[in-house]
Amino acid sequence: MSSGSSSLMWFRKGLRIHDNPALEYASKGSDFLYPVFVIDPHYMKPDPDAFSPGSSKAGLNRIRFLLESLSDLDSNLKKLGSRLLVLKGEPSEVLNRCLKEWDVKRLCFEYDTEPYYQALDVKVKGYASAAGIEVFSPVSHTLFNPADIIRRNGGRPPLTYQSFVKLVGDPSWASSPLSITLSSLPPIGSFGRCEISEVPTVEELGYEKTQQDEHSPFKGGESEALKKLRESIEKKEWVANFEKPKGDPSAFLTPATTVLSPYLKFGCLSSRYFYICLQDLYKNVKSHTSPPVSLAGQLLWRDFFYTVAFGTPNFDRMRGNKICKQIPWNDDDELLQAWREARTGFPWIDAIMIQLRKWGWMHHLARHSVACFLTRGDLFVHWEKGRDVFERLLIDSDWAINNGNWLWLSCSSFFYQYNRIYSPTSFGKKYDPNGDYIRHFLPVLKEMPKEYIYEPWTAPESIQKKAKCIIGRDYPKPVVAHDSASKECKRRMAEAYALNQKLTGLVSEEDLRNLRRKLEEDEKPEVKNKRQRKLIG
DNA sequence: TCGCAGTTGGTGTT
DNA sequence: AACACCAACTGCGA
Repeated sequence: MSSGSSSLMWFRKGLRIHDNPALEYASKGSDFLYPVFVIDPHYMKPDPDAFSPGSSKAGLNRIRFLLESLSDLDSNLKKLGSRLLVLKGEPSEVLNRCLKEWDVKRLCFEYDTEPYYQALDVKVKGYASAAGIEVFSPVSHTLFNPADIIRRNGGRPPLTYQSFVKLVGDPSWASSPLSITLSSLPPIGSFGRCEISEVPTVEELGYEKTQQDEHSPFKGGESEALKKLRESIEKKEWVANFEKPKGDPSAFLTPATTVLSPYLKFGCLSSRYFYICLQDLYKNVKSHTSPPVSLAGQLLWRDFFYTVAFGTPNFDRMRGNKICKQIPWNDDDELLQAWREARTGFPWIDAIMIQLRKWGWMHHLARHSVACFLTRGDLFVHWEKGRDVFERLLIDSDWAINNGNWLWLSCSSFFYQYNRIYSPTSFGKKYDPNGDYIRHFLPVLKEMPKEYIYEPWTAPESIQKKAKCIIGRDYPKPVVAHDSASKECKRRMAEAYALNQKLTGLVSEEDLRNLRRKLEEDEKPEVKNKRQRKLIG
């Protein structure tokens, strides 16, 4: 036990030194400071049954990104005369033990709106206050405090971006400078009986070196985040003229966006600091784009989804989710797996799914393409299934934003124009007529002439032979015929919307079953056959 | 009740 | 590149 007063800084997200009010408060007026990260085996230990290398919750790319972020945090803490203390176990148990053992007087951690942390934090705060420990848990992950916004909107979250923007105005902290640097931190006290370790490597967590052939080109950590931020901000014209929907989803050597999302997800980069940098830049240019399409607009989108997610019970499900249209999605594991394993037979779709697996990141519009294809566009598979795959494989997967976007793309909420379907062939062609993106991520199609690379099943046999890629043998035939599949999807969406309107959203399991049967009966036999033959040309 | 707006569709024309 | 047209949804505010 240490003499003198001790504070414990509990890192979860917010893996940074800059703009970290919890860390700043923890370091003030304390004789000892314990900076802690708890590795929860449920999140980190290898799961051999998962469909990709990684734990039961996270793909290896994100685990690696997290470990890199922790190492960087450790070295940044060391520059301030401290270090990161890594502990293992169920977080609330580990924390309770540390609080006792180190006689902690003050516990600090960034507030988190996700259901997982909401539940965990209730436990931890309960213990701390019973023991008379001061708890400081500021909101610093987002620009605004979602709870404030919801309160100011009469207890309900705003459900459109425009109404959100109108409501929030400028962030309250923007007029006073953020605390970007710390000069030093109090020393660490004695560990007592608590078992402390260094930041582990992926191998130390039990992962084989050979488990992944190509891994994400994006390296975790605050230092990398700030470097990337500076590189983006230096391109003044590019930032000022940024229009999200105009980006090129097929650009991979130089992505069309900042790729700061994974750093925002783990809090390696403060969204508030990013926002201030953008405002500074905007002040110094002749003209600049505006929300929703501007870069600052992207940060507002992030806050928008955080706010709606926080204020909507069962946000991550269809059932019991008041803002989610009830739609009789298919339960087709075969189609889901084809999508997940990049075997749909649509090169544009499959290349994106390979990039997801290898890089843990792809362009926003590429995500739109594959999400639309899986759900309302072609396969009519439940958005929750696609959400699970993204949640596991994306290095930037963020609970509120990922669920929000799946609700959006599946036309379950926020966006309702289900007639607008991304073509799994022409959408990509428009940006990359030569198919370089496909050639890179699907080398099996490397030699396919550009006339056929988006629809290789239409290539004559002689061309397939010459390209050393026989469709049906070296690369799959398409799992659906897009024309008939998308027509059928539209028909189902129309019926489902009509039912939701008729029952004013109160659609029961039974209503959905009945609709499923009706849709089955009404389906024109020729469409059905074509669809079920799973394929063609 | 009506008209309008909504970050990012597809296709065809100029 | 910019526009019209297609076919047409919802939520919101007047």
